Amino acid sequence: MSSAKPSLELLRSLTDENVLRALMERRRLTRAEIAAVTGISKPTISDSVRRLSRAGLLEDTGERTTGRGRAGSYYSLAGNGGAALVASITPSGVTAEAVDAFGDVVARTAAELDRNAGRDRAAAALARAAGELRARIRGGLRTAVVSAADPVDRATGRLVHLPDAPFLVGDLDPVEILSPLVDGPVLVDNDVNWAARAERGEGRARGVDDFVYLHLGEGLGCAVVNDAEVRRGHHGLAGEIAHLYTPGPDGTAMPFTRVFAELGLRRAGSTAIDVEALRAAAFGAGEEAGRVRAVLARAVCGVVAAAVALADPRLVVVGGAWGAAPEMTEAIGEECAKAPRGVPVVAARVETPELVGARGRAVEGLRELIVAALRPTPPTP
Amino acid sequence: MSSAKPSLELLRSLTDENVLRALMERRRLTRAEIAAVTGISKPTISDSVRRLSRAGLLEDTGERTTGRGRAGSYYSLAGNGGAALVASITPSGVTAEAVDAFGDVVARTAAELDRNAGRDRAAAALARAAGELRARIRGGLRTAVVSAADPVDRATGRLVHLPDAPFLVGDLDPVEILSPLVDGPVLVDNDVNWAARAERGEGRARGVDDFVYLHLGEGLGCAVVNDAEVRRGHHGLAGEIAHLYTPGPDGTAMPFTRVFAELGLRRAGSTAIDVEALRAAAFGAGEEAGRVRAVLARAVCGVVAAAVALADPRLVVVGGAWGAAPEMTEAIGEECAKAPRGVPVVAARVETPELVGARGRAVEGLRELIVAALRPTPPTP
DNA sequence: TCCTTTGGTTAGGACTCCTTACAATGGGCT
DNA sequence: AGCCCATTGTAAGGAGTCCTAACCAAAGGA
Repeated sequence: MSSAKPSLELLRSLTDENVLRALMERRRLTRAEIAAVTGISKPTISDSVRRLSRAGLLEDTGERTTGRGRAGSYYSLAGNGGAALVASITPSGVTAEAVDAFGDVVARTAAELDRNAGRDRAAAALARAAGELRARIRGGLRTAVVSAADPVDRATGRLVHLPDAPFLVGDLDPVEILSPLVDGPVLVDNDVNWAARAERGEGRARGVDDFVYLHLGEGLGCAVVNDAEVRRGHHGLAGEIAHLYTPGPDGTAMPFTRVFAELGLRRAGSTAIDVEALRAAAFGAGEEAGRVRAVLARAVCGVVAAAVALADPRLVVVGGAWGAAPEMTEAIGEECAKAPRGVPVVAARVETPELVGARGRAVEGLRELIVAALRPTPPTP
Repeated sequence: MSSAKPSLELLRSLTDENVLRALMERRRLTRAEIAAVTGISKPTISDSVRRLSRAGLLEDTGERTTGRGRAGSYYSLAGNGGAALVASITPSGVTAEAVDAFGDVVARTAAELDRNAGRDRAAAALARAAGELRARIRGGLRTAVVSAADPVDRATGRLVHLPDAPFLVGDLDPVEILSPLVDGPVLVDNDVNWAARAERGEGRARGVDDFVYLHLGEGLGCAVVNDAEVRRGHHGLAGEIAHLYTPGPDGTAMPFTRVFAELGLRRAGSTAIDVEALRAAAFGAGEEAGRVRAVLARAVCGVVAAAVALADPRLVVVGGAWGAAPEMTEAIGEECAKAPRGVPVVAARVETPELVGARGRAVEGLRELIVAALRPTPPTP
């Protein structure tokens, strides 16, 4: 399993892969520099660059080095290598970007939606945005990564409605919508999971292999990062914590989401949390606000206790409209410190984390696609 | 990261790796058979076998093929390749085996312990068992995998005592004990995690990538399998569910372990569950037994709800002295089916699952060590 | 102008894998 | 017994990849 069949073709593709990866990291390099960076000899690099240029994957940028010694010519990834689509779908709008293999955002578009516009409007906005970017990008869209503000079925990429949880965007199938506009794979996951990835990459959990990201906003969500990856579970619903049992206002065990119903903090006729009402009820200095805050903190810590028990995180990052507020994070942190197995609680830091996280995955996917084109294909039987 | 530096040496090592892996799978093969199995040409295989034989990794078994055509000579992994130690430590004794790269148990020893013998006796028994096996195995012990009936610190391999949880074996450091007797790495994990691995390999969760294994015996434990691997968490304490909040007998939220205290089902002066008392109280046909059983089922399902929320398993496998009893598994299954996100519950099936699981990992580790010896080593700077 | 420094190529060799052909050898069949 | 043939293993030759060493090319500085 772990060892490919050896062949000279494999060896050559490995050399080419080294060259491409070096240029993904460093944008532009001369052949001598590539040789230095990769540790491969100069003649071999020259061969590889010739091959890749002829194949259209690399191009001579025309620029030349300055300084002592002979001027060398810079090479770079070809400009027609296409881009990856990154899209974020929330009830209030669709944001879409195209990122290239360097990780640069090369195009962007957005469409606002009425909060209650519903599924069809969101679908249309997504299709329009993707179409626009596709037309603007030389080389087209080679893969897509989508963030959606609802749970996502891992097998199909469709948004799913869970009982007792708000269904913000609605029954949408991003894969169906994007497949005609994107050449390669379309990956869909919910915003909380992408946000966790962002916090691991450049936020409060930078480089932490095991942590939990709690999203406390209109919806309640959680991402579990274990061994350096967001773990999605069988259906892709890992982290959907609405039905997790936790202590309610009077101490009885109840599903997490019901705590908010008991406190009257849900929006009318909905299972979504009324964030304004919650802030008003829990964030003041008064005695009553303190009581509500304590009840919320205890309920959240019930969830954290479950996460500690099952996932053993090194820390808990809290995000979301009310969870990341200093008052709340502090209250949660104090309450969690009392638990038999305490765990640090910090507020999330990254802006538009779902976009940052999805973008990171998109760049990875695009690079992988570019490199995969080289690999020897076993003769199809 | 993902692509090694290409060289002819790498190519050769890949060929040798293919040969070794083929012989690990099929025990003995002629050179022609290796060529057929790996898809590599006969002359190349002959070269590789010559190299590996000279290096002492392979040996001509002396046997020959029979049948039509010229008789070929069989080759096999060399007998001095050593073995991996597999050890299981429980309060009632130590079991140790040596397994070779084929996965065969080539030696075994065991020592019974008094239930309250304590740490020092367990340490001595482990050292003695490892020493004995080491002496009996040509090539020695090249790695060790240990199962312990207590939580294990992932970074150090030491057994740790958690609050409100029984500490069955006691403060033991298997790495310290075994390092002098084992040439390579020593890996320690708790029995529940190894049991889950066994259920995935050959039990009720065969081939399932995402599931949860619940151990309900004297202690309470859980293993989380996500994306085909047991996930241990930052400290290695993922699955230590004693403090998970769940509904108690009267409906109040309380730590899982306290449910048993409330029901009077703990052993006197201990946090361990009195399995005999539990069976007596919950497994009869009477009305009272039914009531206790229902309370237990509801508490367990609170834990399952947390696992469903955070890990999204495809199924739950229940093991342990009372959990795997048909009465209990059935009650749990019925209760869990009522939850908003139901999940199938089945009883564990594998015998001595902690040994089976640890053995699987040991064979993998030993094979990896054998193969790793071939790989080109980057020139140390 | 010449020297130094750096980029890139040429030449030759070592090595690995493959295909093709062939030698070796044991069983089955007449 | 002797022939056929299926099968194993080796030999020869060739293609391809990488490397080292040496060399040519060109730009900046003394």
